[in-house]
Amino acid sequence: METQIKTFIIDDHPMVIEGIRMMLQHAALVEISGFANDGYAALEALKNTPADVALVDINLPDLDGIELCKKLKERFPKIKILGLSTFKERSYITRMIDAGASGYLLKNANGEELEEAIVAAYKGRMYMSMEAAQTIAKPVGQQPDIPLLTSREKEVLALIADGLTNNEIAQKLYISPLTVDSHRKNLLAKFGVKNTAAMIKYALEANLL
Amino acid sequence: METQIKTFIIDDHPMVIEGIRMMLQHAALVEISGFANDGYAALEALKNTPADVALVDINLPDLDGIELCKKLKERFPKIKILGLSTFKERSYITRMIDAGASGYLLKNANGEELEEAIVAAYKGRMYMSMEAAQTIAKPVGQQPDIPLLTSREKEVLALIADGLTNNEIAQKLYISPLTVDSHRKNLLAKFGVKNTAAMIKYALEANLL
DNA sequence: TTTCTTCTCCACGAAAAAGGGGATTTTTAA
DNA sequence: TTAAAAATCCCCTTTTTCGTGGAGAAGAAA
Repeated sequence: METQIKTFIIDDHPMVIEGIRMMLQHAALVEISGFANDGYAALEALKNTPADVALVDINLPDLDGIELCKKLKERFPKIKILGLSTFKERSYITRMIDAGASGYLLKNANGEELEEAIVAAYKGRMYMSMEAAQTIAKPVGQQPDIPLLTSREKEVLALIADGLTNNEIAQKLYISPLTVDSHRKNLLAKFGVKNTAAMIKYALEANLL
Repeated sequence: METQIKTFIIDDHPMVIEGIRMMLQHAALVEISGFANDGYAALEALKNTPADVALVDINLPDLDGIELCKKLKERFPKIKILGLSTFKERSYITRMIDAGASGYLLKNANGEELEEAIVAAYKGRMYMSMEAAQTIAKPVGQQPDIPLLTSREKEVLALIADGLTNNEIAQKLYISPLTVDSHRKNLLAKFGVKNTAAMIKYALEANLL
């Protein structure tokens, strides 16, 4: 019997872990080498039990998938990473890929798809679940892309979302209200919306807050 | 061998379904009678394969958990319902209970908890996962309660979130801008915030949009 | 060194929202 | 039928945001 692909699962829901375990039970090429319920536990566990592929849930209690992805790649450069999420978190896909992931799976994947993805990642290929691929493939404009915000802009955005006015934000950040106003205007322009309400909705849906 | 509790699973993620199946494999008192990936499929399937308890995911592609809960209770009054969700959707708990659910489980529950919950629900008792219970038990004020909005207010709120001004909303709804302004003020008051930005954030986090 | 980005600040004017009232009709529920 | 609740409309004032435009300083990258 040839060596199986060692796969490590990182998800905070035991149900999902058990589900994956079950689905891969009869997969000839894959074996589960271990699992963890959060990011730091995973980093710790992988020191002792190396893996070929890691399945990383996007929503973890401590680190988010993107951060964990970076850390994993940093400490275990050879590991291949597959992002795992529900259909709601599409905006993460590109960022996950940027962070070094080898692909992306939705949680409504079935066993075959799962195995296929793991094998593809292991062989150095990129795997995208159909839905994820479709989302990415959408021409820009249909799929609103997440604006790249500067750190100052993110800071201002968060305070706006908390209900502070320009004046209050200015006080908090020790800058002029006029500067805050500039940031606000730049934010509106970057988001391509015409008022704060739409911007906050957009930002929350894109997980920027 | 005595009769087992027939349990039906409704979740759009095969991984979760498999996980639950796996966890309950060795449960003496529970058997899985079937499953469905969305609300309407569940309503259809339950006609032929009656169940004692239904595990209902909050986020389904077609109906939300609350709606489905109501419909299930309407058509199959004897069925007991357990809500199922991630820690992010706390705001649903009370509404789910209002809709007739016998309890609430988080997806990070383990096998024993799962079985315990199903048995409790079957026996007509209420089961709350620890975290859910804690959330509910929090004194009002710490746990911000979701304001009860009228249907018109919800309508206006959604349009505000889409970035429309009072005038534009007025045109769309064929009412006076002054009326829209009134609704807006009432909304701000109900949410207990002082501007639109904070309101939209609040509304999105409470799943009201 | 030069260019680009980011952060900072400003002016002017128009539009919109917020704060604080009040009032009438229509629906809904008791 | 009668009292609430919801939806509608109105006034006035102040505050805040939005639109359009410009400009200087610091730092990074080319």
